[in-house]
Formats: sequence, C-alpha cells, structure tokens
Amino acid sequence: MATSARRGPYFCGIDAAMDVVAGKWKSLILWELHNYGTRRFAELRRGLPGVSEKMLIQHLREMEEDGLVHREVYREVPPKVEYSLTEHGVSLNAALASLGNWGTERIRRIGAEKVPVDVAGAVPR
Amino acid sequence: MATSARRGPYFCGIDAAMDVVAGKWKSLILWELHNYGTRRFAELRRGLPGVSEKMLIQHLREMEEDGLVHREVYREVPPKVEYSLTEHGVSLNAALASLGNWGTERIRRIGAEKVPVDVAGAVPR
DNA sequence: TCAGGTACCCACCTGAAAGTAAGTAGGCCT
DNA sequence: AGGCCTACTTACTTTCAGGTGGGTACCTGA
Repeated sequence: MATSARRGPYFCGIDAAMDVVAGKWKSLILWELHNYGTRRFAELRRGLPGVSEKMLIQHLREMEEDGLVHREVYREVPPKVEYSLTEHGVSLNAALASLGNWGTERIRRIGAEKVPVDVAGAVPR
Repeated sequence: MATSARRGPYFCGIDAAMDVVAGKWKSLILWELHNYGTRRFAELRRGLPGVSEKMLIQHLREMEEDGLVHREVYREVPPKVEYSLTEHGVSLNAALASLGNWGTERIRRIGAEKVPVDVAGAVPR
C-alpha cells in the first residue's frame, strides 16, 4: 500500500468504502475530526490513546489522498498543522452512522467492554 | 484472532461493527447470502471468484460465532451444509447500505474499475 | 477404475500492516 | 545547559491475515 491512493478494482460499493476506512485508526480519526471540526496533530495523537505517531501520520496522509481530510499547514515555528474533514469526509462519516448504531447495539448485546474515550460533548454512536 | 469471537474492548460502535465485517470476503458473503437467502458452501465459493476454501470456511465460522450467519448441516452423503443470515446478519446488511451507497459514489467519482460479479437478480449497491 | 463432486481440516509460507525506536530543527522554559 | 515542545521522517522488527497445496471420507457417473 505504502502511500499510494487505493483505487480498486472493487467488487461493490461496500468494498470501495471499506478500502478507505480500513486501517486501525481511520474511523476514529474521522470521528475525532467530526467532533472537533479541526484538530492539530498532537491533539489527535492525544485523543486516540495508543496510536503511534507513524500510524497517525500514515493514516492522515492516506485520508488526505483519498480526499477525506484537509491538511492546513501554518508556516510558523513551532510548526502548526490543522486537520479537518472535507465534504467527502463528512459524508462518509454520515454514511457510517447506521453502522455505528448497529455496532453500539452489538456491544450492548454481547456485553463487550468499551474503551472510554472522553471526547468532550461527543455523542456516542 | 484464529477462530475465537472478537469481543472488544471497543472504542465505539463503528469499531465493534468493523471488527465483525473486517475480513476480505465478509461483506461479500453477507451480500451473497442476502441475495440468495440460503446458499451451500460450494455455491458461495463459486459466487465469490477468487476466494480460497480456507478463507471462506474461516470467515463463515467467525460470522457464525458472531451470530451473523446460521449454519444448517444435513447429515447426508455427500455432505450438505446450508448457510443463511440470522436476524443480526440481516440488520448488519441493512446498516451497510448507506456505506455501500457512499462507496458506489466514490467509485464513480474516482472512476475506479469495478469487478463484475454477476449475482443473478442482484441490485448493485 | 478412476476422475469428480460434497464439505471440510491441516501445515507451511508470504507480504503487508502495524509496532518500536531513533533522528531532525528551531524555539521556549527553567 | 538541558529538557521539552512542535510535526514529522526513517529504518528496523514483529505480527498476522490471507494464500498455497496437500489430505480426509464417502458417493456418483463415465
């Protein structure tokens, strides 16, 4: 995979969507950016407990290539970079909502443990 | 992972749902079973071009453990096993619909290639 | 008689995803 | 003077999903 954009061929729409959200942290990044609107690199890192810098960067770059995430660089010292969702990122997040509901229901059903991620003002899904 | 049921801990609902659909062929299996209602092992294998027997079995077993798929064994010779979706499998499939639409839109947008899988009477999503 | 169908199980191998740990460059705080 | 902050990059290692190719037991049709 490296850094090149994933581009099929796909069996179906699910396949194409999964290709873009596949990655240990991508749906969480989407969720985090959705909740905060815009986040700096270090904020995201702190918001996703357990993510490594390498994986966070890699996922963000891929999501940028896939047109889900916008990356705004401020040429300052110390460096400042802000990430936010693009229109496509927002719509993908919306499309994930029903899946999130299903998953929440499953967690309740099987009584799985849930990692508490305190996202201020976030509505659990 | 092996064959044990995945059971978190999860960050959120998306996480829990992804855990269950993660796997190269799972969403296709869901789709296939949804279209045909009930399918035998060899029918599924032929319906998913490229899948190996090992992966198909492995995925079916995991989906059975996760309560998505029902496995009906007919003690005959030659052996006959029928797979179908459970209530949870059906609802998961429904929850995947909006994601499928998003993916289809993405395929159109980036002009990705689509592997033609001819599922008789199937509505592409 | 022997290939081909049924639904699997098993051991081994590979490639890609993810983890680990280090380095970079300039500024701020103590 | 030394450590921490920013946002990364690079190299090396580990892990594991998935692929490959074999075997099982029984029956059917050529």
